[in-house]
Amino acid sequence: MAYKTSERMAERKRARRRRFLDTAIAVFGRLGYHSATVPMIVTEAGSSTGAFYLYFRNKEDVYAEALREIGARLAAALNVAIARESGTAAQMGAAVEGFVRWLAENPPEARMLMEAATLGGRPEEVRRQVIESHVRSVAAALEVAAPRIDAADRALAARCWMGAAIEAATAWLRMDPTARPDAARLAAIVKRFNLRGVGLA
Amino acid sequence: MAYKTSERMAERKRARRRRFLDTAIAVFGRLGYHSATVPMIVTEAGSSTGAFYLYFRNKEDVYAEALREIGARLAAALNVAIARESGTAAQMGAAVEGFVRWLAENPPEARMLMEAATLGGRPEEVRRQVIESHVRSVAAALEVAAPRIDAADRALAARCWMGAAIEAATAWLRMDPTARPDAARLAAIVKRFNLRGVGLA
Amino acid sequence: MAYKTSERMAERKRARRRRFLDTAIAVFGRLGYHSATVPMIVTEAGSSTGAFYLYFRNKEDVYAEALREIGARLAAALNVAIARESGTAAQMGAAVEGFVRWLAENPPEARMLMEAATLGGRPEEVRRQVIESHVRSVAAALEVAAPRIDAADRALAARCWMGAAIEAATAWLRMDPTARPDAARLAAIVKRFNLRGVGLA
Amino acid sequence: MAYKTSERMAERKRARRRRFLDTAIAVFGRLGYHSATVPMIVTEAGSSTGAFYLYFRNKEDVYAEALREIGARLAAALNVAIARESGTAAQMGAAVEGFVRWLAENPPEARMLMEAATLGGRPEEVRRQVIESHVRSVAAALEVAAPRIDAADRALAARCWMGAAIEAATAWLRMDPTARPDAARLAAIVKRFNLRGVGLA
DNA sequence: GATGAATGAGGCTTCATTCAT
DNA sequence: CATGAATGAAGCCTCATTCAT
Repeated sequence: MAYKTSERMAERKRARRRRFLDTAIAVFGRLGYHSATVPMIVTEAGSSTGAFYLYFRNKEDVYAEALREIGARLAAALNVAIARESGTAAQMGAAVEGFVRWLAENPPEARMLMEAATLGGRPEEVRRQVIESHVRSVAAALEVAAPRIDAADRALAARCWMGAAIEAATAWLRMDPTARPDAARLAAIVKRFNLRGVGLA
Repeated sequence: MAYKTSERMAERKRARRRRFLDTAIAVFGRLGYHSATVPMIVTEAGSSTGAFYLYFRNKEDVYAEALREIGARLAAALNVAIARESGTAAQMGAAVEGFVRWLAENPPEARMLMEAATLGGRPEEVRRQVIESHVRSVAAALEVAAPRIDAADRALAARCWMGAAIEAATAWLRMDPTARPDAARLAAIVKRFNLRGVGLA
Repeated sequence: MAYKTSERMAERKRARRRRFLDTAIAVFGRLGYHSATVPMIVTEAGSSTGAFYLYFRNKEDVYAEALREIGARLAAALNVAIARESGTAAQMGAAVEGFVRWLAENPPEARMLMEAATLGGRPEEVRRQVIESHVRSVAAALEVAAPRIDAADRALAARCWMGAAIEAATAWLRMDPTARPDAARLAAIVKRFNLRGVGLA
Repeated sequence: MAYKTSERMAERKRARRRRFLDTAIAVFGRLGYHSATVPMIVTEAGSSTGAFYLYFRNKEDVYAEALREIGARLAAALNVAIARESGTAAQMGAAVEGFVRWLAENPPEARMLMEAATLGGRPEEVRRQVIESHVRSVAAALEVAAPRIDAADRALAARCWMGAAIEAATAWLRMDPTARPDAARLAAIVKRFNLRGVGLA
C-alpha cells in the first residue's frame, strides 16, 4: 500500500513538474525572461508560489529546465524526421526542414531559443548544449559528406547552419501571417540555403 | 558672439550625447539590457542622472539609439569593404567578410545585435531596421546574381545570410580566445558558407 | 481545519488593511498628499513596502481608499446624531452640528476632506462622492422643508451648506487652541448660519 | 539718458514679472501646485529658468506671489461691485454676487484659492490673508447689521460665508457646462444663502 | 543681465524568494 | 506537503535649483 501510495505521489510530482514546465514555456515564450514573473507562471499553472519553489531552485532554474525540455522535444521531432530518410544528404535536408518547421509551429519555443543566447548563466549554458548537440549532428554528417574540411571549421559551419535556420524562422514568425510564404516554403528555402552552404546541393 | 557661444554649446551637446552612446554600448554590450543600469552608464560616462534624461527619454531609448548608432557604424564599415571590390559576387563576399570581422572586432556591438532580437519595443524595432537594411543590400545583390529567385524567397535567403553570420560570430566570441581560429579564418568560413548558400561559389 | 485557517487569515488581512488605512489617514492628514511618502506610512504602520502594495495599487489608491473610509465613518457619526432627533429641521440642525463637531474632533480627516478637492484623479472623485452623499441628504431634507425651491438650486444650496461647514471647521482648527471658542460654540454658529441659509431658523 | 535707460529697464522688469505671474496663474490653475513645474511656466512665459529665479526665490514663492496678485484682482473687482450699491445689506449682497461671479469667470484663480488652503508654508499663509481681508469686510458689515453678535462669532460666520461661496463655485465649475445653471443663477443662490445665513434676508 | 545645461537627492514601485500556518 | 502573505533590496525617473558661459 505504502508502495502504491508513493508511486502515485511520484507520478503526481512528475505531472505537476511537467505542468510547470509547459506553463513556463508558454509564459516565457510569450513575454520573454524578464517580463515574465514567477507569480504569472504559478497562476497560469493553477498552483502556488510555495509549490513552485519545491520543484525549482529559482526563476533562472525553471527557464533553464524549460529550455532543456525544449531541446528534448526538438531532438525527438528531428529524430523522427531524419529516420524517414536514408543517405547523409537526404538526412541533412530532412534535419533542416524538420528544424525550421518545428520552430515555425512552436513560436514560444523558437523565441526562447533565440532569447537564451544572451541571457547569461545557466539558460545560456543550456542553450549552448542544445544548439551544440545539433551542431554535432550536422558536423558529424559533414565529416562524411565533406571529409576534407577541418574539424574546427566544420563546427563553425554547423553554427552557420543553425543561425540561418533560427534567424529565418524568427523573422518569418514576425511577418504578417496573411502575407508570408507558408511554412513549407520557408523550410524549403532554408534547406536549400544550408545544403548549398555546406556544398551538398 | 552669441553665435559662437551657441555653436560651442551645440558642439558640446553633441559630444556629450555621443559619450553617453559610447558608454551605453560598452555597458549594454557587457551586461545586457536588463543587468545594465542607468546609474552604471551615467557613472561610467562621468555624468549625472539628470543629464542622462536630458538626452534620452528613458533606458529603452538609449538602448534603441545605441543600436541605431551601431547600425550606422556597421554600414560605414561595410561600405568601405564593399567599395574595394567590383563585381556582384566579389562585393557580396566582401560584405560577409566585412560583417563577420566587424562583429568579431566589436563584441559589445555583436551582443547587442543578438540580444535586441527578443527585447520587444523600440529596440527590437531598430534591430529589425538595421538588419533589414543589410538584408535589402543582400537581396538586391541576389537579384543581379540569381534573378530567377522569387522576391519573397530572396528576402528569406538574405535572412539566412545574416543569421549565419551573427550566430557564427557570437559562437566564436564565446570560444576560448587562445583556442579558436583567428578572425580571418572565421570570416572565410562564413563567407564560403553564405556565398555557396545563395549559389555563388 | 482548513476552514478555520483561512478564516483567521482573512481576518488578519482585514486587520492589516485597516491598519494601513488608519496610518494613512494619520500621515496624509498630518503632512498632506504630496509630502507624505509611502515609506512613512509603511514604517508607521509597522509593515513593509511589499505588503503595502499587496493591499493598494499605489499611493493615490490608498489616499482614495482612506477617503472612502473617512466618508463611511463620517456617515456613521451623522446617522447617530440625526437619529437622536425628530422633525426635519431638528435633524438638519443635528446634521450640521454633528458634521462640524466631527471635523473639529478629527483634524486629519478634516484636512483630507479639504485637500482632496483639488487633488484630481480618484481622490477628487471619491471626495465628490462623499460630499455628494451628504449633499443629497441635505437636499432631500430641503425638499421637505422648502418644497418650492428648484432641484438644481437645492443641490447648490446644499453645497453652500457643506462649504460653510468645512471652511469654518478648517479655519477653527488653524486657530490657536487656547484662544478659540470651544467646539460646541463653533458648531452652534455654523448650525445657525446654515439653517438660516436655507430658511429654517 | 542713463535715467531713461534705467526707467525703461524698470518698466521691462515689471512687465516681465507680471508675465511670469500671469503664466503662473494659468499653469498652477490648470495643473495644481505639484503637477505644475517651473520649466512649464518658464516655457509658457517665453523666458528662461535663469530669468525666473531672478524674479522669484523659488517655486513656492511664485505661487504665493501669484496668490497675492489674485487677491488684489479680486479685491479690485469686489470694490467696483460694492461701490455701485449703497446700504450695508445691498453692499453685502453685491459682495457675494461679485465674489461668486468672479470665481465662475476665473477658474484658474478659483482653483488656486481652493488648493492653497492645504498647501502649507507661505501659500497657505497668503491665502489666509486674502480670505481674511474679505472676512474682515464681511465681519465689519455684520457689526453694523447685527451688532449684538460676539466678535469671535462674527469672524466664524464670515468664514461660513466664504466657504459657502468657494465650495459652491468650485462645484459649479466642475459641472457639465451645458447642463448647469448660468453664473447669474449660481450667484443668486449663494447670495440668498449667505444673506439669510447672517440674518439679512 | 540672460540663458539653459547640468546636478543629484529622493520618491514610487516591482518582484524573486522565504516561511509561518 | 501545500499555501500565499510578507519581505525589502534595488531600479527608474522627475524636477527644483545652481552656475558657467
